[in-house]
Amino acid sequence: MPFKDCICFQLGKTVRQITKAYRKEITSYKLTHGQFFMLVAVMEDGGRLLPSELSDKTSQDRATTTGLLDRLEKDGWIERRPDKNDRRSLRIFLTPYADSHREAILKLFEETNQKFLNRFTLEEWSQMQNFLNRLDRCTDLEQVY
Amino acid sequence: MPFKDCICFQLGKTVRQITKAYRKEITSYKLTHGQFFMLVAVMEDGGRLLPSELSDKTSQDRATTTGLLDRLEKDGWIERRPDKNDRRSLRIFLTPYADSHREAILKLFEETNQKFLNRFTLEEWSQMQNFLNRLDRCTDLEQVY
DNA sequence: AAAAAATAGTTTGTATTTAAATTATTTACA
DNA sequence: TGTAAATAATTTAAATACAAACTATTTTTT
Repeated sequence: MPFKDCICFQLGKTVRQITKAYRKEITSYKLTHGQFFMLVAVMEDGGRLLPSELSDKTSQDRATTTGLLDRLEKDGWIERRPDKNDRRSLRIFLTPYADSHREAILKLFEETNQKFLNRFTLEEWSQMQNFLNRLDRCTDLEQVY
Repeated sequence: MPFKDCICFQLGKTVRQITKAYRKEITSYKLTHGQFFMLVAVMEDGGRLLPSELSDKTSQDRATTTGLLDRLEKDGWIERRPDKNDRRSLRIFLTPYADSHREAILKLFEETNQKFLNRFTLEEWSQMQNFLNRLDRCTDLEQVY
Protein backbone atom coordinates (compact mmCIF):
# COMPACT_ATOMS: atom_id res chain seq x y z
CA MET A 1 0.00 0.00 0.00
CA PRO A 2 1.54 3.30 -1.02
CA PHE A 3 1.96 5.90 1.66
CA LYS A 4 -0.63 8.23 0.22
CA ASP A 5 -3.41 5.65 0.68
CA CYS A 6 -2.88 5.57 4.44
CA ILE A 7 -6.01 6.61 6.27
CA CYS A 8 -4.13 8.49 8.95
CA PHE A 9 -2.16 10.41 6.35
CA GLN A 10 -5.23 11.29 4.31
CA LEU A 11 -7.23 12.52 7.28
CA GLY A 12 -4.27 14.45 8.60
CA LYS A 13 -3.77 16.15 5.29
CA THR A 14 -7.42 17.14 5.03
CA VAL A 15 -7.46 18.47 8.58
CA ARG A 16 -4.37 20.57 7.94
CA GLN A 17 -5.95 22.06 4.84
CA ILE A 18 -9.31 22.75 6.41
CA THR A 19 -7.59 24.28 9.39
CA LYS A 20 -5.71 26.57 7.04
CA ALA A 21 -8.98 27.61 5.42
CA TYR A 22 -10.47 28.44 8.82
CA ARG A 23 -7.39 30.43 9.67
CA LYS A 24 -7.95 32.56 6.60
CA GLU A 25 -11.56 33.22 7.59
CA ILE A 26 -10.82 34.34 11.14
CA THR A 27 -7.91 36.69 10.48
CA SER A 28 -10.02 39.69 11.52
CA TYR A 29 -9.92 38.43 15.09
CA LYS A 30 -6.56 38.03 16.80
CA LEU A 31 -7.23 34.33 17.41
CA THR A 32 -5.54 31.12 16.39
CA HIS A 33 -7.83 28.43 15.04
CA GLY A 34 -7.50 26.49 18.29
CA GLN A 35 -8.47 29.50 20.34
CA PHE A 36 -11.32 30.22 17.93
CA PHE A 37 -12.83 26.77 18.37
CA MET A 38 -12.42 26.87 22.12
CA LEU A 39 -14.06 30.28 22.22
CA VAL A 40 -16.96 29.02 20.13
CA ALA A 41 -17.32 26.08 22.50
CA VAL A 42 -17.55 28.52 25.40
CA MET A 43 -19.87 30.95 23.61
CA GLU A 44 -22.33 28.30 22.56
CA ASP A 45 -23.34 27.68 26.14
CA GLY A 46 -22.88 31.29 27.15
CA GLY A 47 -20.24 30.34 29.69
CA ARG A 48 -20.26 28.62 33.08
CA LEU A 49 -18.73 25.37 31.80
CA LEU A 50 -15.81 23.74 33.58
CA PRO A 51 -12.45 23.39 31.82
CA SER A 52 -12.96 19.64 31.99
CA GLU A 53 -16.34 19.96 30.28
CA LEU A 54 -14.80 22.12 27.57
CA SER A 55 -12.08 19.55 27.25
CA ASP A 56 -14.67 16.84 26.62
CA LYS A 57 -16.70 19.05 24.34
CA THR A 58 -13.76 19.90 22.11
CA SER A 59 -12.22 16.45 22.42
CA GLN A 60 -8.96 17.90 23.56
CA ASP A 61 -6.54 17.03 26.28
CA ARG A 62 -6.96 18.85 29.58
CA ALA A 63 -3.47 20.26 29.41
CA THR A 64 -4.18 21.62 25.94
CA THR A 65 -7.40 23.16 27.20
CA THR A 66 -5.54 24.83 30.04
CA GLY A 67 -3.19 26.44 27.54
CA LEU A 68 -5.98 27.63 25.26
CA LEU A 69 -7.89 29.10 28.18
CA ASP A 70 -4.69 30.78 29.42
CA ARG A 71 -4.35 32.67 26.16
CA LEU A 72 -8.05 33.47 25.87
CA GLU A 73 -7.92 34.86 29.40
CA LYS A 74 -4.75 36.84 28.78
CA ASP A 75 -6.35 38.40 25.68
CA GLY A 76 -9.49 39.33 27.57
CA TRP A 77 -12.00 36.91 26.06
CA ILE A 78 -12.77 34.78 29.12
CA GLU A 79 -12.46 34.74 32.86
CA ARG A 80 -11.92 31.87 35.29
CA ARG A 81 -14.04 32.03 38.42
CA PRO A 82 -14.04 29.57 41.29
CA ASP A 83 -16.99 27.20 41.48
CA LYS A 84 -19.10 27.73 44.57
CA ASN A 85 -19.79 24.07 45.28
CA ASP A 86 -16.47 22.45 44.49
CA ARG A 87 -13.29 24.27 45.31
CA ARG A 88 -11.33 22.11 42.87
CA SER A 89 -13.40 23.45 39.98
CA LEU A 90 -13.46 26.59 37.90
CA ARG A 91 -16.20 28.07 35.77
CA ILE A 92 -15.36 29.77 32.51
CA PHE A 93 -17.16 33.05 31.87
CA LEU A 94 -17.21 35.32 28.84
CA THR A 95 -16.01 38.86 29.41
CA PRO A 96 -18.21 41.77 28.32
CA TYR A 97 -15.78 42.17 25.41
CA ALA A 98 -16.39 38.59 24.30
CA ASP A 99 -20.12 38.99 24.82
CA SER A 100 -20.14 41.94 22.48
CA HIS A 101 -18.59 39.77 19.76
CA ARG A 102 -20.58 36.65 20.51
CA GLU A 103 -23.13 36.93 17.71
CA ALA A 104 -20.52 37.76 15.09
CA ILE A 105 -18.23 34.94 16.07
CA LEU A 106 -20.93 32.32 16.20
CA LYS A 107 -22.12 33.56 12.79
CA LEU A 108 -18.62 33.32 11.34
CA PHE A 109 -18.34 29.82 12.75
CA GLU A 110 -21.61 28.75 11.13
CA GLU A 111 -20.89 30.36 7.81
CA THR A 112 -17.43 28.93 7.45
CA ASN A 113 -18.71 25.49 8.21
CA GLN A 114 -21.53 25.99 5.75
CA LYS A 115 -19.04 26.70 3.00
CA PHE A 116 -17.68 23.20 3.44
CA LEU A 117 -21.09 21.60 3.82
CA ASN A 118 -22.23 23.20 0.58
CA ARG A 119 -20.01 20.80 -1.31
CA PHE A 120 -22.02 17.83 -0.09
CA THR A 121 -25.59 16.64 -0.32
CA LEU A 122 -27.30 15.94 2.98
CA GLU A 123 -27.00 12.25 2.32
CA GLU A 124 -23.31 12.46 1.52
CA TRP A 125 -22.73 14.44 4.63
CA SER A 126 -24.46 11.96 6.90
CA GLN A 127 -22.52 9.19 5.18
CA MET A 128 -19.30 11.01 5.94
CA GLN A 129 -20.27 11.43 9.58
CA ASN A 130 -21.11 7.76 9.75
CA PHE A 131 -17.62 6.90 8.48
CA LEU A 132 -15.92 9.22 10.91
CA ASN A 133 -17.93 7.85 13.82
CA ARG A 134 -16.99 4.35 12.80
CA LEU A 135 -13.31 5.31 12.78
CA ASP A 136 -13.72 6.94 16.18
CA ARG A 137 -15.30 3.83 17.61
CA CYS A 138 -12.62 1.47 16.34
CA THR A 139 -9.83 3.43 17.94
CA ASP A 140 -9.08 0.55 20.25
CA LEU A 141 -7.67 -1.72 17.61
CA GLU A 142 -7.69 -4.73 19.90
CA GLN A 143 -11.45 -4.87 20.22
CA VAL A 144 -13.30 -7.90 18.82
CA TYR A 145 -14.42 -7.57 15.21
CA MET B 1 -25.36 24.33 14.40
CA PRO B 2 -23.99 22.75 17.55
CA PHE B 3 -20.25 22.69 17.92
CA LYS B 4 -20.00 18.94 17.62
CA ASP B 5 -21.42 19.02 14.05
CA CYS B 6 -18.56 21.19 12.83
CA ILE B 7 -16.62 19.46 10.10
CA CYS B 8 -13.28 20.75 11.30
CA PHE B 9 -13.97 19.58 14.83
CA GLN B 10 -15.13 16.14 13.73
CA LEU B 11 -12.17 15.54 11.47
CA GLY B 12 -9.77 16.84 14.08
CA LYS B 13 -11.22 14.55 16.70
CA THR B 14 -10.98 11.52 14.45
CA VAL B 15 -7.39 12.33 13.53
CA ARG B 16 -6.43 12.69 17.17
CA GLN B 17 -7.97 9.34 17.98
CA ILE B 18 -6.46 7.51 15.04
CA THR B 19 -3.12 9.06 15.85
CA LYS B 20 -3.43 7.75 19.36
CA ALA B 21 -4.15 4.27 18.02
CA TYR B 22 -1.06 4.41 15.84
CA ARG B 23 0.98 5.54 18.80
CA LYS B 24 -0.10 2.47 20.68
CA GLU B 25 0.95 0.23 17.80
CA ILE B 26 4.43 1.66 17.41
CA THR B 27 5.49 1.78 21.05
CA SER B 28 8.11 -0.91 20.43
CA TYR B 29 10.10 1.61 18.40
CA LYS B 30 11.25 4.80 20.04
CA LEU B 31 9.39 6.91 17.49
CA THR B 32 6.64 9.49 17.67
CA HIS B 33 3.80 9.02 15.18
CA GLY B 34 5.11 11.92 13.12
CA GLN B 35 8.57 10.41 12.97
CA PHE B 36 7.06 7.02 12.15
CA PHE B 37 5.17 8.36 9.13
CA MET B 38 8.16 10.29 7.91
CA LEU B 39 10.33 7.22 8.25
CA VAL B 40 7.79 5.16 6.31
CA ALA B 41 7.78 7.81 3.61
CA VAL B 42 11.56 7.53 3.38
CA MET B 43 11.61 3.74 3.51
CA GLU B 44 9.01 3.30 0.82
CA ASP B 45 11.37 4.69 -1.78
CA GLY B 46 14.45 3.25 -0.11
CA GLY B 47 15.92 6.70 0.40
CA ARG B 48 17.49 9.30 -1.88
CA LEU B 49 14.52 11.68 -1.74
CA LEU B 50 14.97 15.38 -1.04
CA PRO B 51 13.48 16.91 2.10
CA SER B 52 11.24 18.96 -0.16
CA GLU B 53 10.01 15.80 -1.89
CA LEU B 54 9.30 14.20 1.46
CA SER B 55 7.52 17.36 2.44
CA ASP B 56 5.25 17.06 -0.59
CA LYS B 57 4.79 13.36 -0.12
CA THR B 58 3.69 13.69 3.48
CA SER B 59 1.81 16.93 2.85
CA GLN B 60 3.70 18.64 5.58
CA ASP B 61 5.34 21.98 5.88
CA ARG B 62 9.05 22.13 5.06
CA ALA B 63 9.91 23.40 8.50
CA THR B 64 8.04 20.49 10.03
CA THR B 65 9.92 18.09 7.77
CA THR B 66 13.22 19.60 8.84
CA GLY B 67 12.33 18.97 12.47
CA LEU B 68 11.25 15.39 11.89
CA LEU B 69 14.39 14.64 9.90
CA ASP B 70 16.50 16.25 12.64
CA ARG B 71 15.20 13.79 15.20
CA LEU B 72 15.36 10.80 12.86
CA GLU B 73 18.97 11.69 12.14
CA LYS B 74 19.82 12.23 15.78
CA ASP B 75 18.37 8.82 16.62
CA GLY B 76 20.32 7.11 13.87
CA TRP B 77 17.54 6.28 11.41
CA ILE B 78 18.54 8.50 8.52
CA GLU B 79 21.43 10.47 7.16
CA ARG B 80 21.52 13.70 5.17
CA ARG B 81 23.98 13.70 2.29
CA PRO B 82 24.66 16.57 -0.11
CA ASP B 83 23.22 16.22 -3.59
CA LYS B 84 25.90 15.98 -6.25
CA ASN B 85 24.14 18.11 -8.83
CA ASP B 86 22.59 20.85 -6.72
CA ARG B 87 24.46 22.14 -3.72
CA ARG B 88 21.28 23.59 -2.21
CA SER B 89 19.80 20.09 -1.99
CA LEU B 90 20.17 17.16 0.34
CA ARG B 91 19.39 13.50 -0.17
CA ILE B 92 17.94 11.48 2.68
CA PHE B 93 19.45 8.03 3.15
CA LEU B 94 18.51 5.21 5.48
CA THR B 95 21.22 4.09 7.86
CA PRO B 96 22.14 0.38 8.04
CA TYR B 97 20.22 0.33 11.33
CA ALA B 98 17.09 1.62 9.60
CA ASP B 99 17.60 -0.76 6.71
CA SER B 100 17.66 -3.67 9.12
CA HIS B 101 14.24 -2.62 10.41
CA ARG B 102 12.77 -1.64 7.06
CA GLU B 103 10.67 -4.74 6.42
CA ALA B 104 9.26 -4.81 9.94
CA ILE B 105 8.34 -1.14 9.92
CA LEU B 106 6.66 -1.22 6.53
CA LYS B 107 4.77 -4.31 7.65
CA LEU B 108 3.63 -2.61 10.85
CA PHE B 109 2.52 0.37 8.81
CA GLU B 110 0.46 -1.82 6.44
CA GLU B 111 -1.07 -3.88 9.18
CA THR B 112 -2.12 -0.95 11.30
CA ASN B 113 -3.73 0.69 8.34
CA GLN B 114 -5.45 -2.54 7.45
CA LYS B 115 -7.05 -2.67 10.87
CA PHE B 116 -8.84 0.54 10.05
CA LEU B 117 -9.69 -0.44 6.48
CA ASN B 118 -11.23 -3.66 7.74
CA ARG B 119 -14.13 -1.68 9.10
CA PHE B 120 -15.12 -0.56 5.63
CA THR B 121 -16.18 -2.18 2.40
CA LEU B 122 -14.10 -1.28 -0.63
CA GLU B 123 -16.93 0.86 -1.89
CA GLU B 124 -17.30 2.70 1.40
CA TRP B 125 -13.62 3.29 1.47
CA SER B 126 -13.47 4.81 -1.97
CA GLN B 127 -16.49 6.92 -1.07
CA MET B 128 -14.64 8.20 1.96
CA GLN B 129 -11.59 9.03 -0.11
CA ASN B 130 -13.79 10.84 -2.56
CA PHE B 131 -15.21 12.97 0.25
CA LEU B 132 -11.80 13.76 1.65
CA ASN B 133 -10.48 14.71 -1.77
CA ARG B 134 -13.44 16.99 -2.26
CA LEU B 135 -12.72 18.71 1.03
CA ASP B 136 -9.07 19.02 0.06
CA ARG B 137 -9.97 20.64 -3.22
CA CYS B 138 -12.35 23.17 -1.73
CA THR B 139 -9.77 24.49 0.67
CA ASP B 140 -9.83 27.85 -1.05
CA LEU B 141 -13.27 28.87 0.11
CA GLU B 142 -13.43 31.76 -2.30
CA GLN B 143 -13.41 29.61 -5.41
CA VAL B 144 -16.45 29.68 -7.67
CA TYR B 145 -19.09 27.09 -6.89
C1' DA C 1 -13.11 9.55 61.62
C1' DA C 2 -8.78 8.24 59.10
C1' DA C 3 -6.70 6.38 55.08
C1' DA C 4 -7.04 5.46 50.29
C1' DA C 5 -8.74 6.50 45.89
C1' DA C 6 -10.62 9.60 42.68
C1' DT C 7 -11.21 14.11 40.58
C1' DA C 8 -10.15 19.06 38.82
C1' DG C 9 -6.89 21.64 37.18
C1' DT C 10 -2.15 22.93 36.41
C1' DT C 11 2.78 22.44 35.45
C1' DT C 12 6.72 20.49 33.12
C1' DG C 13 9.12 18.73 29.35
C1' DT C 14 9.35 17.25 24.69
C1' DA C 15 7.48 17.09 20.04
C1' DT C 16 4.82 18.97 16.37
C1' DT C 17 2.96 22.72 13.56
C1' DT C 18 2.99 27.03 11.16
C1' DA C 19 4.30 31.72 9.47
C1' DA C 20 7.95 34.53 8.57
C1' DA C 21 12.68 35.49 8.05
C1' DT C 22 17.34 33.84 6.65
C1' DT C 23 21.30 31.68 4.06
C1' DA C 24 23.10 29.54 0.15
C1' DT C 25 22.67 28.30 -4.41
C1' DT C 26 20.68 28.05 -9.00
C1' DT C 27 17.91 29.78 -12.84
C1' DA C 28 15.98 33.36 -15.73
C1' DC C 29 16.50 37.26 -18.30
C1' DA C 30 17.76 42.03 -19.57
C1' DT D 1 27.75 38.79 -18.10
C1' DG D 2 25.45 40.48 -14.15
C1' DT D 3 21.32 41.25 -11.66
C1' DA D 4 16.82 39.75 -10.21
C1' DA D 5 13.93 36.03 -9.17
C1' DA D 6 13.29 31.50 -7.72
C1' DT D 7 14.45 27.43 -5.09
C1' DA D 8 16.22 24.26 -1.13
C1' DA D 9 16.66 23.98 3.35
C1' DT D 10 16.98 25.91 7.83
C1' DT D 11 16.10 28.93 11.83
C1' DT D 12 13.15 31.48 14.93
C1' DA D 13 9.20 32.31 17.61
C1' DA D 14 4.67 31.30 19.15
C1' DA D 15 0.99 27.91 19.54
C1' DT D 16 -0.68 23.33 20.01
C1' DA D 17 -0.47 18.40 21.58
C1' DC D 18 0.26 15.07 24.99
C1' DA D 19 2.33 12.09 28.68
C1' DA D 20 3.64 12.26 33.28
C1' DA D 21 4.02 14.39 37.58
C1' DC D 22 1.98 17.50 40.94
C1' DT D 23 -1.30 20.22 44.21
C1' DA D 24 -5.57 20.73 46.20
C1' DT D 25 -9.89 19.01 47.14
C1' DT D 26 -13.63 15.66 47.38
C1' DT D 27 -15.41 10.98 47.62
C1' DT D 28 -15.08 6.28 48.92
C1' DT D 29 -13.72 2.74 51.77
C1' DT D 30 -12.42 0.62 55.90
